[in-house]
Amino acid sequence: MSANAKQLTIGALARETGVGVETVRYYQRRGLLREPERAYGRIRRYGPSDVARLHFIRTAKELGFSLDEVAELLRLDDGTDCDEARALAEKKLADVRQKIAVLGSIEHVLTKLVRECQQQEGSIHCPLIVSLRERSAGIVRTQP
Amino acid sequence: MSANAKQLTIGALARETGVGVETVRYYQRRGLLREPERAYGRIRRYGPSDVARLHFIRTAKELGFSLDEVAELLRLDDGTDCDEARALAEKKLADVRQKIAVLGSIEHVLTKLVRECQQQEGSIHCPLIVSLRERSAGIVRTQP
DNA sequence: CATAGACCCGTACCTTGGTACAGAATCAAG
DNA sequence: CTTGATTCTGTACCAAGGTACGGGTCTATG
Repeated sequence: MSANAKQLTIGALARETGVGVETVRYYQRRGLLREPERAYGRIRRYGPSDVARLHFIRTAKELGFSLDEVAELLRLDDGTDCDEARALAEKKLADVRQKIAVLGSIEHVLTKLVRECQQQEGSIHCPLIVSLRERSAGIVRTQP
Repeated sequence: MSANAKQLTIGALARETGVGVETVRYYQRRGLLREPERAYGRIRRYGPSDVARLHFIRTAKELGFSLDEVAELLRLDDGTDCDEARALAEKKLADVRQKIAVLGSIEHVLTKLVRECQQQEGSIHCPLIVSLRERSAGIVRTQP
């Protein structure tokens, strides 16, 4: 492995980062990845910085950022815009906490329903379905 | 309020259950709601059972069931298929717990990132962006 | 140098969960 | 009976995030 080592093809890049080839091209169309120079021919060659950028995209997506938000983060990446990036992350953190809260009450309700279902073997009315039929199952409602 | 009381129009049904008129019709196309008999003319009239069914759909959706899964649940609704319904709910419960776990580590990472960002005022590299650039930010990876 | 496999580009299509609109019919109120 | 609000049917469209395909080129390998 020399210093200016691997120049990956799109397929190798995709394998390395666990996304599809078409997805890589899609990200290029979306402006999330640069169009790499084509060193030795008409085929795109990718370097370690592209691998890193794709990992960045994957990770940010897992953090719940949309592709547009990822693009925003990437735009902040050139400068010292730590403040802006932090604001974005804080907004996202609030989102994540809200999601956790909602999922927590969902979990609670589902657990209760499953437990009731287990106890009531052979009954005529399934408590799960009866419960769902009621107005609200006790979930934190969020206005859309 | 008499026994065979309100026969709602689609608009009233939609208002009662907090969904759009178009959404009600969409659910009919999807087979989630029956096409009601049209008692007094060419206009659909809905009864309390339709209201209940729409509430069921809304609630199940909030529990994280997709419309296809809701349809499944509704198909189980005629019989004593409590076991099958419970299995569905258990599967969904596992999903929800997985999501909570992932979001929990996401929250952890984001919290850490925001904290670091705050401390490091005026630095050249934003720790948030640097962290995201790394292979994984410590998130529970799930295979797709 | 032949050839299989990877890559290129452009475009079309997919899923999920709806939303929008046009133009006609119907209903409720005055 | 007229008017305005709903409802009707059918079709088209939206966002997000890709996935698939056809037909042509390139490149690596024996």
